[in-house]
Amino acid sequence: MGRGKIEIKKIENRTNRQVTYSKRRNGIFKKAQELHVLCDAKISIIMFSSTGKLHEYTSPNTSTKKIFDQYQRTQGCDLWSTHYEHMQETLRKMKEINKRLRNEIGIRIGTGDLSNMKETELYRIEQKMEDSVATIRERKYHVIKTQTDTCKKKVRSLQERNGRLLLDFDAICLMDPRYAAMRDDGRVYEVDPGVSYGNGLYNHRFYANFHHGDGVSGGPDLRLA
Amino acid sequence: MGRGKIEIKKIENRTNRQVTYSKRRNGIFKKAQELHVLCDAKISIIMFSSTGKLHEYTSPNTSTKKIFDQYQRTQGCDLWSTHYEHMQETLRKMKEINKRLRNEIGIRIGTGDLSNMKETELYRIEQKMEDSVATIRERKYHVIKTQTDTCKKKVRSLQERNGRLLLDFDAICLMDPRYAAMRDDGRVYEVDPGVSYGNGLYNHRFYANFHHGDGVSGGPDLRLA
DNA sequence: AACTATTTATAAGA
DNA sequence: TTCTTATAAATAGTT
Repeated sequence: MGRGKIEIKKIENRTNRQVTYSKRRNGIFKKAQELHVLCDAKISIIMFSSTGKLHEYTSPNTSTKKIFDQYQRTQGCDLWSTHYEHMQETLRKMKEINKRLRNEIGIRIGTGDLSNMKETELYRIEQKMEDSVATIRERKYHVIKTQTDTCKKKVRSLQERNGRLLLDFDAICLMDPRYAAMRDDGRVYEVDPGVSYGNGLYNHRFYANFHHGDGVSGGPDLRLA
Repeated sequence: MGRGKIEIKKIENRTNRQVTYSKRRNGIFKKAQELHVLCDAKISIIMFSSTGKLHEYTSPNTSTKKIFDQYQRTQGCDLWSTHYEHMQETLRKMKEINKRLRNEIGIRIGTGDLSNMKETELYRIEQKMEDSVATIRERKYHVIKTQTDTCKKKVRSLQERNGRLLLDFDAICLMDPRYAAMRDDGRVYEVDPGVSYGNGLYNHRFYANFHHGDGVSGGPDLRLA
């Protein structure tokens, strides 16, 4: 149909091909529309040109999606079940991982189910937790090191001053024993080791542990605070 | 085209309609195939007759699914996203939760990113961890309580015996002062408080903390061990 | 995009 | 359904 018969094979001339594509595409769409009216058919046509351009026809009162749904129902269903199944598998795995993570946290927080754990397991977990606390402490240590270094220097200088004052006091006592009573009650110039460190950065639980030790000599090791 | 021109409106005669549907359907499929060959187009045609019968054409080297995938990519995607939207939302939330859980664990284990945390946050986390450790300790305590109770009794009886022996020794010393030297070095009958408790159930880290306390008097409180 | 000679599709009949 | 065929419709090549 046309000025001359054409062989049905790829049109090599790009322009020509483009024109033919356009004409015949409209022809098909028109035929589809006629078929829809004449025979009450539901039709969906999707086509991509060689350049990837999309054109579609969908008969009135329906949609590509509806036709596709019906297509799947009519066939053995299954075009997006591949997608669907993969997604469900992913979801299932995700839930499983989630559950395990929650349990891990539960155990560590103490809300988890420890009831059916053996003492050795509890011991192991506690040790791990302690390791973790140690790690966090390590980090915290670096953060507060600068501040504590300053404090330490202050303490040292105060201690030195304290020592000098005590020497002076002893000298005074030698000269005038009336003051010896003040010297002996030990309250006057003694350095309180807690004051200089008590800046709120230390975990008070750490100090709580020390209540069991009766005589703490010197400040606590910061790396364990 | 035909013996007579027809008006494009629904064919009321069922048989006639069926015949026309069949003929024109083949016509469209033939045209589609020609268009595919001539212009290298990818085409998918799905049609349902008024009786619900399915017929389809798909150009060679592709499939209905492939064309549909491409259709969605080309359009703003969305045909089966209606099906998937809920699932994708669930998946997204799940991933988010997962990420948070992992982060929580990471922080607690020490592998997480603590670098951009403020000292106050680190302090808070450490405290939480300590709380958790305390909880776990509490559980462990109950597990080992029975064993330690036995040990405590043993210690008490030993201490009583020790006290009596010391009294006896003092009495001996009063009668025969030659033995006073032995009494003074304090090694002979003194109870070692660590021996009776050292059954391996205590976390050695706990003892490590006590190295800072110079004089530990009495055994450690088990609830903190 | 419009024209038109010609091919192709198909309505009606068998 | 399929074949036939007169005729409508589509379109290739041209402008």
